[in-house]
Amino acid sequence: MAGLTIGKLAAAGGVGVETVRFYQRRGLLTEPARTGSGYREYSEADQERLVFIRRARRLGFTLGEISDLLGPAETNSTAEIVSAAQAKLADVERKVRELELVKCRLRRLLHICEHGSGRDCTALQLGDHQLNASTEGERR
Amino acid sequence: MAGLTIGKLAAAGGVGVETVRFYQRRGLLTEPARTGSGYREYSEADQERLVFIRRARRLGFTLGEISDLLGPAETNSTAEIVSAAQAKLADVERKVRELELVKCRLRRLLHICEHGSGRDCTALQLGDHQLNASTEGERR
DNA sequence: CTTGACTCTGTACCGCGGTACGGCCGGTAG
DNA sequence: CTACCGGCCGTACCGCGGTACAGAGTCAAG
Repeated sequence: MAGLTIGKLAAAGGVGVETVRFYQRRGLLTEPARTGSGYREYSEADQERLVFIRRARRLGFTLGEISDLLGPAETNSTAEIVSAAQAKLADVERKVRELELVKCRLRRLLHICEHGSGRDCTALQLGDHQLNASTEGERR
Repeated sequence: MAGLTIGKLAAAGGVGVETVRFYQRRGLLTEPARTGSGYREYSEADQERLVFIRRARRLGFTLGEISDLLGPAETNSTAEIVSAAQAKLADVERKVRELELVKCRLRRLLHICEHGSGRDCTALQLGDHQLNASTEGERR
């Protein structure tokens, strides 16, 4: 066989065979050539595309977003990628800020539990005002 | 009716009635008192609990995590709450670190696209080594 | 030629976090 | 008294991102 079998492609992309077929059904990977007996025959380009998809997934893009990025597949404009990456970056930054807030609240909870008025540390009693009480320093 | 109906509770928590029932099935909200005719009767504490759940959800906690956080509250053990909160804090810190790495990679991608070697920024050509290239400063 | 690994198809299933529906009953305002 | 809104229940369904079969055919090494 000239190209890669699905198994080789999957291994190269670090995914399972089923995932490759799944991506194909989703239109993320284009329908490949077939051998006489019906085996999928993948090219280097297919492999690169799969690697791209996996990398994008690791960066937090959804399959839908990746599809958009790849969809006008041959148009592949730099501007599109830039704006998608910018949006994703803003997304990630927002998530980080939220998690920093969560950290503050968890620390506040721990503070109250550990050397506060011990017995009514039940998490249920902690209202926003209490959980937010010592976050001023980290507010932006 | 003395307490809140499910509809009132849901409105107070900014969720749908179905979501309240769903949380109840999941054990996130305890089985409430019932009126003679079977209507759920919620207390202020239930409302606070729902608000707590929604707050945690918005901050990215899964229902399982919230369950862990809320679960020990029933048994009133400070030690359990402390260790759950500590584990959660470590979790959140790990998530933040992962997201910081993603930020670096996205910024690197943008850098390459915006004023790198111009028009063959198709992202398809970007290997991991390139995406990882400038993350040293933030590695811990 | 046999054996075993691989591939083919389709469909079903998983966990997550809800959302919707249908059919019935309760509460209340006009 | 009659609308009509809200609540009750169980069950089915949704999008996401895969994962797991079953039952068949194919390929290559020994």
